[in-house]
Amino acid sequence: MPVTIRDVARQARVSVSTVSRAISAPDLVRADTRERVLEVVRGLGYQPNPAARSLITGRTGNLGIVVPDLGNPFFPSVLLGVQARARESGNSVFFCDSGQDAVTEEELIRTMARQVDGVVVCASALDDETLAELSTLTTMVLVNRALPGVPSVLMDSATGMAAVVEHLAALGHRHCAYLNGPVRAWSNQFRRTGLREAACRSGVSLYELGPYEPTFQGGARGVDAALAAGVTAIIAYNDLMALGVLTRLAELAVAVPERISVTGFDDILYAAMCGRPLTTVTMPAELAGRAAVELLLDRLDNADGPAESTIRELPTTLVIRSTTAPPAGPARL
Amino acid sequence: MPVTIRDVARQARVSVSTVSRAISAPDLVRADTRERVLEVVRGLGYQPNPAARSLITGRTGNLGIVVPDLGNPFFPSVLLGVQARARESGNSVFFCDSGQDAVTEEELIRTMARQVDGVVVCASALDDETLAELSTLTTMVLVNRALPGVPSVLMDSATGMAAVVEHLAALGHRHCAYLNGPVRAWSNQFRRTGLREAACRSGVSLYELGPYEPTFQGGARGVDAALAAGVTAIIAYNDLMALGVLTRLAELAVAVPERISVTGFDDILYAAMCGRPLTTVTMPAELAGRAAVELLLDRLDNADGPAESTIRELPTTLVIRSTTAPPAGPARL
DNA sequence: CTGAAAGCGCTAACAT
DNA sequence: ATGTTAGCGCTTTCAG
Repeated sequence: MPVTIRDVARQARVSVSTVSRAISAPDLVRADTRERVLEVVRGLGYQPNPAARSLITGRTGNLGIVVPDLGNPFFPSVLLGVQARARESGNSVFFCDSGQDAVTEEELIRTMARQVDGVVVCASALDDETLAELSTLTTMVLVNRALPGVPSVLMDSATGMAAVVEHLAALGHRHCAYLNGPVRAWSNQFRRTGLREAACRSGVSLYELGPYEPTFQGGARGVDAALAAGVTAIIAYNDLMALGVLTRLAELAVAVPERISVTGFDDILYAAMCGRPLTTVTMPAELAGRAAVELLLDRLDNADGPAESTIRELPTTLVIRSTTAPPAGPARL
Repeated sequence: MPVTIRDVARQARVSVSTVSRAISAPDLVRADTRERVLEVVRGLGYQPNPAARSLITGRTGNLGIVVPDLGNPFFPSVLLGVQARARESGNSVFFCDSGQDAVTEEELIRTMARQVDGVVVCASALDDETLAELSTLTTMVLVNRALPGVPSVLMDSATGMAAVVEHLAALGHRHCAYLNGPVRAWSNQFRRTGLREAACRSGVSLYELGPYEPTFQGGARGVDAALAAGVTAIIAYNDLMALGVLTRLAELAVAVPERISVTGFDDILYAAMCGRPLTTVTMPAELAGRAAVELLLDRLDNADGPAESTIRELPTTLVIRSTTAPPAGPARL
């Protein structure tokens, strides 16, 4: 039987409204009264019932985050950032993993919408229309996805990919394969754009393969096609795939980076920890999480504000490690 | 302005209680009335306000999970299991990362306690006393930690560690180092117990080093001490540390497994994905998450039940991969 | 500066 | 089988 505001009021010999004020609007209460009340609050270990509070204020004090795959270390990092910023602002956070499935994702967002003040949707698999509709249900912020009218945090992956291509071109590569991630994913489209333009500019011919699952398995699967295309470098959609590529290449006894170069994207922790540290692009995942919550809180505070489509773009940077080197000889023998 | 139960009642020409029943106790309402109500519910897109419902039922429909480090892939896996089982039972889940800090952990649990029906605490850094006190605040289930009166899900790490030692002993190793994780952690104590007993039985001398942070860095840090001790095998507290060991060893140009064997614990995804796949012990993380929720739901359903200390013990298995081999020669030269 | 009172949206007795 | 009503614990006018 938890202690209620009435218990506090009785023991402090004031009315419940005074207790309420002492807690949520301290300057509306005379200093000594306030002290007396807070004393009792501490003594009894009173904590307001969030449900009751939420019922009247309309705010839950909860935020939600939906990610496609917690198994990809990129997303736990985003979660970390979200939690950090949420806690600073006195919010709790719900999480959901959609398993990269659009139907599940929609369902999860609908369910969350009722219980949170706002939700951060990462790398959504939903089409613009559905997403737009869902965004009317609750305050929404997108990560790695853009949609008119919905604030979003973008990581500049086009530039990151361009850096990859330029790096490869500078090393002398002329024939590169790109292992596509989910084609419908905003991230993939954007990465591909950066890729194509840079390839064009630097005279690199690009072999687009896939789409593949953005996982270790997916990467492994793409290797044979890439090899068949006779490229000297494989550009993976993300690190997980790149790791799969590396493993498959090792099985086939293809030397990296001597015979073939490999690049990833995201810079997950394990990219650096693996036998052969991966050349990849750093994504500020945790920062993105924080930024997303920031945007959410902004929206929440001035709900009446214009529905301007705020976009926070975060920079990415190429990290050159051990999986890229000049090609062994002419691209095609 | 979300639609309320009254809107539904009005439009369906029934009282609010009928609507309430049609939703939460359908068999108390005549079929045709129920249909009419549910029709309107769908039409209006009505969803009950969870706060209002919770205020009266005393149940929030939320569960919480506290983990020490989301950056360790073991925990996202647990989260996945928790979410899956929670969703099946119509619950949502809050998460928190304590950053391996006891003070933060306590604070987080206290905060959560107000908003959830129960909480899963993983690998707690708290002492028994504090934990026992917190367990009175809300229904609690522990993962990888035992405490009288609190149900817990344990992974049989003692046996797992014993298997590691036996494997090493069978290969001919006689001098092994153990890189301790956090000494106060239940997991570490248990792993160490299994280790010692098995070492004793199989005539292996054990050099206990540390404690170290249970991270990549921590593992790297332990290598030099292990080398100085002249061992032929390094047993790390977990995979993250083992990965650190591998990397540091590579820097020092010490061949694995030729000159030294290395083992991890947890079998995180990356253990298998790394250049040299790690010999480790598989922990059923996702299963543990599910089991924890299961226990939580049990407790929630018969709250009056005896406070028996239910323990679900999950098996672990040794996975032999490429980082263990017979020692090169006599242990000490 | 403080108190009284009216609900927030819903469920659960209690009537009918 | 359905309706009426009294709150759950809190915030917030509105008076004083």
